[in-house]
Amino acid sequence: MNYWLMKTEPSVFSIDDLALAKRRTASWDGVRNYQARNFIRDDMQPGDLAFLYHSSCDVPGIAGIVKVTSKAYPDATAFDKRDHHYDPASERANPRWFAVDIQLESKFRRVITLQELRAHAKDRLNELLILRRGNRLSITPVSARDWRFILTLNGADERA
DNA sequence: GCCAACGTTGGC
DNA sequence: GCCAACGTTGGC
Repeated sequence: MNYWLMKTEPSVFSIDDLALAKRRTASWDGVRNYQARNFIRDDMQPGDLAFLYHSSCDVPGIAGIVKVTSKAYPDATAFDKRDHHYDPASERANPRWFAVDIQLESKFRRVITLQELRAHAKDRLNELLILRRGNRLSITPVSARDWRFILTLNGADERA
């Protein structure tokens, strides 16, 4: 069982969108970065938990927790010519891109802001990849230690 | 909108 | 394999 952090732009897909989705479940597709693809394809397992991080918005930060509920499967958006994520190089017989299903586990009562995470970057969260300079990966692993510490921040682990 | 820090592409 | 050009990400 692994911990992750998954980024999304709330203007495109937010934690509230996930809350309103059928069975509070969505396909995490559209990933077009090989490192992130490898995490999905090779390392993610059903039951893994991930922080859902809102980026490119007014208050960037962690909005809640999602659970991985499927194994990796070929990303169908790569096969769809009309889809923004269409990739002609990905063939059905040999898919290049993969997706997993995620289900909303909990929405935090407030966003744990990037600013707040940064305040702990030098001590408690010195392993957290999202705080590393230049990191743009949309999916990053989180250590169990960092996971637990983030949950203690201002009681943000209370379920909404 | 700016810009730093990537990743990708393609000519050579 | 090098590397310049270009595209993307994402905080500010």
